[in-house]
Amino acid sequence: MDFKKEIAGKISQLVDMEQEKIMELIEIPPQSNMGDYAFPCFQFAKVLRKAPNMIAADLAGKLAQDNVIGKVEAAGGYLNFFVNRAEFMKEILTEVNEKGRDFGASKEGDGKTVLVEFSSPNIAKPFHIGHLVNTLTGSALEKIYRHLGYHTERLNHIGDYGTQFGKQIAAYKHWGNEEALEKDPITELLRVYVMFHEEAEKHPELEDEARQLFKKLEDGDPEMLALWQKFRDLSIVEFKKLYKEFNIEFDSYNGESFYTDKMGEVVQMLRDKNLLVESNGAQIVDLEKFNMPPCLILKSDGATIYATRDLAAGLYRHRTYNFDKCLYVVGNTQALHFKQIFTVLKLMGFDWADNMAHIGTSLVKFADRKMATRSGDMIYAKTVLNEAAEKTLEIVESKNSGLADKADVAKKVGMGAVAYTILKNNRDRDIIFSWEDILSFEGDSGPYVQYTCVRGKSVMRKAGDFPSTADYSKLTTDEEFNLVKLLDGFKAALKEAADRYEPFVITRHVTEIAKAYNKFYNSHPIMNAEPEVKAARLHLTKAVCNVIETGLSIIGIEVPENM
RNA sequence: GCGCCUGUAGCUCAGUUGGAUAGAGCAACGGACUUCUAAUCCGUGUGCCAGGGGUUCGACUCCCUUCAGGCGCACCA
Repeated sequence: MDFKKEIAGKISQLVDMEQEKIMELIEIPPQSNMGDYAFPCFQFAKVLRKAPNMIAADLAGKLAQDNVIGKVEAAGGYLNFFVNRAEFMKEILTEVNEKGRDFGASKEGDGKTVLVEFSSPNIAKPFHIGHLVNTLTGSALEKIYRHLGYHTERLNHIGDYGTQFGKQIAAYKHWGNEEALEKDPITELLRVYVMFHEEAEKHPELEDEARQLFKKLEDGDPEMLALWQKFRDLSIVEFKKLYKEFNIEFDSYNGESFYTDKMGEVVQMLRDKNLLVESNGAQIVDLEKFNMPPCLILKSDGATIYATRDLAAGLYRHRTYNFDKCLYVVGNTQALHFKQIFTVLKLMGFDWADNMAHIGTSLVKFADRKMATRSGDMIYAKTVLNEAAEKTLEIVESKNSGLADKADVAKKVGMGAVAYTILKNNRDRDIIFSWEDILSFEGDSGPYVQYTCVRGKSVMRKAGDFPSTADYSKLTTDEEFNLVKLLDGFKAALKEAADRYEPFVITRHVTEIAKAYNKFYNSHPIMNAEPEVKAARLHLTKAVCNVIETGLSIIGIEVPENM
């Protein structure tokens, strides 16, 4: 039963407005003592020629208590509803405990496909904190949509193509060490790549060599191809280790190289539709009437560019998946690029481009300067995770040194702290990197939520086998009621997170649940309560842990058994 | 110069389609462990919601404008 819907239905019998419209108007009062739902009556003032507070009072008099409504009050221009608590507790807790990890799942996504492109690191390059932001955001969005019943495809558009690989191959041929490559591929590849740039300053002929090698690679030279393939494979193995930490998987690793033979068609189509214009020797699509700079399709040397690849990829994805939605989870800095791509696709006559969206992710910066990729002035994801696990281990050591699998717990909690920090705020805001923030373990943090759940699980373990059913009407305190309201709110949070493409909605909601449970936990006994109350509280605990774990798993966080 | 984003408490940030006294965490200070894990809980806030106009019964929220910061503006991705 949906209490909000029921209430809207009752109101619709009294006023000249449809139930759906009323649903939209109903809000949650700022203070819980005002009520559980509120219906603002301001809109009727003009039509009825009556003051809003009079209307509210009038309506309040016509609504009787029943199994949905516990109490109705008129306050100001608001009609405030207090739900029938006993019924509410029973409904929601039964639903959560029946559905388990599927709580919050819906049918809205039935038969629909959502593509989520995210992570997309460059091979042979280290995975830095910026990639991590992007990866966690994309993965969370994908999991949110999956939970809502959509069929999803996780696309990792690997950066595995371009002239840089000519340099990479040249560098490796000159100074590479095979043993080091097998042992720690990215480090070795980066080492020789950096070396190439240093050497190229003294010996410019290296640049020519790199160009030639890239040409050979493009022409399918077996030796070059084998090396490139090797770099690619080893890099992906490395990336997968990182993905595993956050339970992330991909359905496709088709990257830039995959589209090399698919760009000709796009160029031809643009030409056929007379969209291609020459400008300074290059071929562009003019976007002036859209108030945008032109979209470069072919460079003056005739070579393709990333925009060409993204157009080809868009076309390919539409044909292959026939998506209902295609999300590009890529840094905010690329907003213009995607706006151009979508516009060009529309100009080509592809209306499905309207179903594509760029989901810009936060830029990670240092307090005083930009996090630069080229100069190597950046923080690696690996470093962050290692630091997090290390710090966590120290804390575990001091708080719970008797713990069995300390290293594993430290890892889960450390990862939790990192993922939480990254996914707790709006994507529009830049993230100022700070060790203090990312390794935060108190209050608003991953470990706080994990700890809450761990305590709950611990109580359940101590309770052993408890009855499979409980009388939820025994849960009569405000703390318990507020907790259940939040559990119910998880459904709306999922929906909002999906609509806004904002994982932080989940992060914050799960935190609210944890806070409410901690408050309850500290003010009411579970184990020492009367048998019936105890049973009900254990079921409440089970429901809370369930929803917290579901929410956390969406944002890539696991909960250990102990911590 | 043009475009996009941001500006809310000392710090980091929420604030639902405009609505009831603007909320959290951190930091600070004071309290709660013979009791289910104190990574917890409870208490303490004089915020020109960047400034200025406008729309509205009502604006942190919508419109205009100024200021400050970030990002982007074709042969890199």
